[in-house]
Amino acid sequence: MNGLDILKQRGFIAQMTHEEEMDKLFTENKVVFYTGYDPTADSLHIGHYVTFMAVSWLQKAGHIPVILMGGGTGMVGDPDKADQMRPLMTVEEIDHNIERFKLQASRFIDFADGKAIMVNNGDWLRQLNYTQFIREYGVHFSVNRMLATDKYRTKFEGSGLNFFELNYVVMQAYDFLELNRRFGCNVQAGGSDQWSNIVAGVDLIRRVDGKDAYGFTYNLLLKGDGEKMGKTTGGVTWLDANKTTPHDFYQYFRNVQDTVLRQYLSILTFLPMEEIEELTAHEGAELNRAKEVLAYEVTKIVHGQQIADEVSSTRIPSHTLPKQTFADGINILDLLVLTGLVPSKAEARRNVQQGGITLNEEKITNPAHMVTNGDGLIIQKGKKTFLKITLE
RNA sequence: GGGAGAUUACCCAAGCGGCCAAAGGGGGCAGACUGUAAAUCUGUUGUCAGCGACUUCGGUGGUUCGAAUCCGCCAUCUCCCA
Repeated sequence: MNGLDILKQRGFIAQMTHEEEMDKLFTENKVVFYTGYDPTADSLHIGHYVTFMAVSWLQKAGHIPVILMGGGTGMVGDPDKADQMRPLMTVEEIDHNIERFKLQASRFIDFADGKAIMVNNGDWLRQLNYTQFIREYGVHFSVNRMLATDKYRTKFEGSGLNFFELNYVVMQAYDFLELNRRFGCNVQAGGSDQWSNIVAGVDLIRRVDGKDAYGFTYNLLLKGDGEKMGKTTGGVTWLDANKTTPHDFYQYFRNVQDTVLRQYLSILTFLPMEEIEELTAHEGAELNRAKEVLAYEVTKIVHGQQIADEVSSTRIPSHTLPKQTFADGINILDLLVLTGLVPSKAEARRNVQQGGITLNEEKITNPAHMVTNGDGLIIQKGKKTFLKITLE
């Protein structure tokens, strides 16, 4: 099996530009391929993680990944939101986010001995000469075709599309050309929303340099209802421990819906497919075992084995408070806010009144309740959120 | 360049001088049921010292006993004409 076959088997791949040629390419060659990351936040999230897993599989198969940081494309922003323009980030923000990304990426991908390459497209995009660029490359882009793509059409027909945004695809296509020239990179991979950008790059390389280039896209992780997962609905699951604690991270995967379990296991873990089949062969409550495995494996990859062991062995994370907090007793509402279990006292009051708060397994419904002994106290909010207080 | 319209809480979206902390939906949180699942039903969803107070309806300055609702200016966006 070549690297590409592994990705196919595990369900990573959504679309491919030239399936037969790519099969041949990955079987016979050491392929240089790339995936780009726009620095839109200061941490990577689960969506990025999927691409890193794919990169990792291909790297293990002997191919060379190029990790492209979007220091240049981030200046423009992919117009993926149909209704509004993405707020522009300052150069400082972009560069700061890139630094954070780099750190996280190096946890998944082996950059030793030239086994992977990291570049920043700001290095070439930010200093392009406008008129020269337009003369050489602008002629190869058909606006008609751009407007035929989903993302541009909805903006064009709806909320409006300006020239600035229209340039995003041009920049990304040029990136591919640049990487092809620099490193002989001839395959681009990206999220399925990147399809049109990838195809544009493949075309550009063929037109300008007359070389073959290919591309494929990754399937997006689904929530149980088939909805796209990630930033849009609910909270984002971040890879940075400061933004999503390892405990929450573990619990997130421990609680996934049955329907996505198989997809998650094959895409988010390195477990052999036979093992995954075995784990998901069960029904009903039996599946909980598979969810534990999923949560443990993913946490191990992202946060390391030691942390995975810690967070998987208890549902109760601890929270340290100074001794004097309880010296004169503390109101239950204040305590809930203090521990960060709820964002405001009003929210705390609601939780108490609705019977959602338990202290050492005793339900508290009086908002005026005073807590005098905090050491070892176990607070439960709702069914799943626990916290153990330790004093210092 | 000229004309018309929009801007509401996490998101979408009603409201068009007092009964508006602001309908409805989504999302979130909690309760019941469950398998730490899904679906369903119920409650809740600005903040603070709980029947009261305070801060919200793009920004700012007015009119009024009283404004999210009227007027002026500014910003951003959309549409139509050139």
